[in-house]
Amino acid sequence: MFNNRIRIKALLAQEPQGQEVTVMGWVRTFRNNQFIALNDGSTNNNLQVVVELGKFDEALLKRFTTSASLKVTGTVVASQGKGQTLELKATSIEVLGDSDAEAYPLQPKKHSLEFLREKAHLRFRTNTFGSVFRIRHALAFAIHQFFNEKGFVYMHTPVITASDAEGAGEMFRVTTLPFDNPPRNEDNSINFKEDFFGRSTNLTVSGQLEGELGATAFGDIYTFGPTFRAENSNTARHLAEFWMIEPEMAFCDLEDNMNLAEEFIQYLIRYAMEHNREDLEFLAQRLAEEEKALPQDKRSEMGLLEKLEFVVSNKFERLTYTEAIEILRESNHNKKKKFQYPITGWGMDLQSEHERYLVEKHFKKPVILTNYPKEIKAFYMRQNEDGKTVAAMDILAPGIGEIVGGSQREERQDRLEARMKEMHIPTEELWWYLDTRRFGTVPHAGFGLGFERMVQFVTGMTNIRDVIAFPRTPKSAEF
RNA sequence: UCCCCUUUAGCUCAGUUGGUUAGAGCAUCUGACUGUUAAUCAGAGGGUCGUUGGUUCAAGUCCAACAGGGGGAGCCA
Repeated sequence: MFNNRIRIKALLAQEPQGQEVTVMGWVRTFRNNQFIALNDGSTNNNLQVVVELGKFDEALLKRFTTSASLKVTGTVVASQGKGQTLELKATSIEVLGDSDAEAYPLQPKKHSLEFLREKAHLRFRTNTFGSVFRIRHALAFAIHQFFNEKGFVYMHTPVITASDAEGAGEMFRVTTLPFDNPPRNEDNSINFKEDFFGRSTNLTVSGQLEGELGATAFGDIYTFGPTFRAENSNTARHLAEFWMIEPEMAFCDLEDNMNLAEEFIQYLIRYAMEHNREDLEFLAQRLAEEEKALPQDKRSEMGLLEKLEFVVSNKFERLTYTEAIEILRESNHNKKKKFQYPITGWGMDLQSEHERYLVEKHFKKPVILTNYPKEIKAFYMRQNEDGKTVAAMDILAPGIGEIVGGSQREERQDRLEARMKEMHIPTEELWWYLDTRRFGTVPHAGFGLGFERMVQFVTGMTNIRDVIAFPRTPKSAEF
């Protein structure tokens, strides 16, 4: 057996009593021809391996370059140095893989996030990305734990879909037809009957419609999978491929929906605070140092840990779209004409500057906005009795904006079909969706949470490309 | 897709009103030192100044187009 190693995180938690252990990892630095800082990805903390003078061949020492991989066996002793409590006095060191220091792109020094983005295949070996991706893992795990504890069924909705009627965004086409000479109909349009699925297909933009089918059988379901949008979005909070969590609950109204979303977000943050304390502390410090370079008015009022603590211990602010418009209209910010888009009145779509004002200036906490005008929302949202609004809710988070979008669904078949016709949604194509309303329809609701935006919020990373391993954005799909 | 900023050594940057051989710190390499903590000290190598075109006696520096990167907006999660 090759792997008899102990992980460095576990080793660092032990008492040094001269025990013999084997560790494997990558060299971060080699100081003074005597001290190897070894990292194995289990924690940002390195193990100090002591190479006693004269005990090892000079030629071997030359191979302890940055990111060379080592297998080290030795005895665990209390450290004489100041930076660590224990260290490993090496008795044998094997170089598993050499690393040419002149060619290896990551140097033992600070690198910009932009540079590391171009080295996305190696950036996990840095402290920042080590912390970010360990937290990403923890959050993914916590999502399943949360819903499992609540009795939800994890549902795998299809990645390839035939419906293009959801209206959530531009889609990526999936086809096996030859693009230089596709089969044509008589009117010269492309004949998708000859395509692989016998029809036009796309990558999914949302699992919601299928999720509703699950909810109206299991009661409560959630999806957690990749989602694709072919929008030409070039921002720090959009990806062409991202992961989304979409719970869908039968026997549930808008308020139940909001309660679940709020509890869910707080659960995830609390989970990371309990299980990833070290990584969060590292990222908090990184963020604090980064903000020192910013002018006073651009710095956050709270540190990362303070912010997370605040969000888990305070209720989210809930208000209706109508109330939000009133607050914005009466704000000094609006009266002094400081909004690029002035508040023209009820019915307008809120711009991100308006959302940011509500969240970051007015309430200074996450905000749940409800009951938007039906004109600016999707066809499946439940129409309110006022005839003007729908039972929608968006959760806005400081720093990243919309993190959750959800609604109570329109369960009344006549109302739903009428709305679909108004919005030119083809009812024939969605016959299977409408069947849920024909056969035992129930009040139900759900929401979508952008996983990467959640990871951004917890880690404090300002660019979404730094919280997914291999970001897919317009004109960019390296690796 | 639109607006703004940016591109000089492996990385982060400086480079004056256009003017001789384009600099620094870190990294790398060589040597010294040996309980170091981003070790330290000494020395060395390393550049098609994003690309193309233009203005000029002369362009890293001025102008244009294109490309890459960043910030903001729209679309949204």
